[in-house]
Amino acid sequence: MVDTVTMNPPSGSADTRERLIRAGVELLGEGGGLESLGLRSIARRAGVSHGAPRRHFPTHRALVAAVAAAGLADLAEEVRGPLTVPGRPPADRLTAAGVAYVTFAARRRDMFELIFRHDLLRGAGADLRATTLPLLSDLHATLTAALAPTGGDAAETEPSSTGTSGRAAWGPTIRVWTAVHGIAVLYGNQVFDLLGDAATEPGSLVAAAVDSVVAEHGR
Amino acid sequence: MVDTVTMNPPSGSADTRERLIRAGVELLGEGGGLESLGLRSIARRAGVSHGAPRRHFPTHRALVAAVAAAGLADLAEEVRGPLTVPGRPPADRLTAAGVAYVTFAARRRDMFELIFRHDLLRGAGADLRATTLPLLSDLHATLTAALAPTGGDAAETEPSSTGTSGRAAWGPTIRVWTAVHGIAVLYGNQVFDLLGDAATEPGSLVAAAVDSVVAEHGR
DNA sequence: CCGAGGCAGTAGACACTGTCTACTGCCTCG
DNA sequence: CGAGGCAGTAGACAGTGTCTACTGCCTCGG
Repeated sequence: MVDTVTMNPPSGSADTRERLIRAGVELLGEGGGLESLGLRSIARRAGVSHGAPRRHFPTHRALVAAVAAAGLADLAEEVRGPLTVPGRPPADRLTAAGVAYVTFAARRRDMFELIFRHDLLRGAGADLRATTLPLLSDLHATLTAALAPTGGDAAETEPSSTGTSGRAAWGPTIRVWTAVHGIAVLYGNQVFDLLGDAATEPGSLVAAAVDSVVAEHGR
Repeated sequence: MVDTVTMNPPSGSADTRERLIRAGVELLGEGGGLESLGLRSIARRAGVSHGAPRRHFPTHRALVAAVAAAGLADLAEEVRGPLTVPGRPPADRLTAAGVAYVTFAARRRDMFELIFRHDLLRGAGADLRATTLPLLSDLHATLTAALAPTGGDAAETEPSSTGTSGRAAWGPTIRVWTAVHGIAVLYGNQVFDLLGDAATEPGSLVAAAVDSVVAEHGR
């Protein structure tokens, strides 16, 4: 169906790996649930035979873990945007990033759940650190900026790369992360519905959690 | 429902349903991961043929959902113990209950993850409410007791059954729950390890989260 | 120039899975 | 005592993940 390019036919060469991962992400996004991530399903979606993935991933779980890693990269990117936008006060950036986190969890439920499946996290290892540590570093920097006594953006929030030279206390960072993550999970699962209180908005929850940590540590 | 004669040989009659659920709980507890919850695996463990579960559960997912519901009942029970023990100040009971929640998530990782899989929560419906609403009611009661201006146990924390007549604000309850849940997920997944800071103890995190909510709402 | 070697991809076999469909006992009740 | 219903068994079927040949194609070294 595509006119033959001299060098690369549709079944190019080594981008099959990328196509497989993308196929998995797409299948997960189409609401098929985690059941739709079968090895053969992904292969069919990518337009290759069921034996092809084995050339790039030793096992089915490795492929699924790669899909989860791609989703984690998406999540990190979507959170990092509001977190590092310049010109806004740090507290606002924190809540905006938290809302982005919760929104991701609600919009892409299957992916969010897949990302934090511990059996996949186990084997990820270094890849996970490479994706999350910069994000955590930015979160930490923004949070310390918000905790600065001036309250403004006096200390410019520089990403400062992956170096954790500051060795500052991760406590507030962890508190913010866990609070936002809890909101994301329970809100994404629509658990609040069983309270009959549909008015519980995630934005106010995130803001309350962030403000609480900021107010408590930033005396 | 269990109206049949109580005296039953090992291969009794209608307790096969219970045996299947228990077999699933056991398999999940033996570290086999979610993969070990196959229909045939559970049937073998329960000592019945692979067609037997169909008499009690219309599909494999229904059986897995029943296993998850049993796990949720366990979780609710373990949390309710420290939450409703008399004689201790409400704030202490809250943190103890939170620690029990986090401990459950770390000790029974597979089960904890299974409980909150949204595709299983979807079909649960009323069963879920029946299990969680009393727990939430107790949590709410203990929290309001902790928020009382005296700070003591003047207002005795009576479970007050499922009646949500108070119609009080669920806000603090939700905040505590989400905070503890986030700690449980991230701690259970050993995500804190990638910070290199293994000293992050869940107990202090839970205490900080609970104290924060109590201090903020109980002025 | 050409043959060797490696690699991405295909196709088939194998054990296993979940679901469906007879079919066998056993119990209850009219 | 016979009928009916139900829990449980056993087998068939499509589908799955993994493994093992096997085919093209590309890149080299001589």
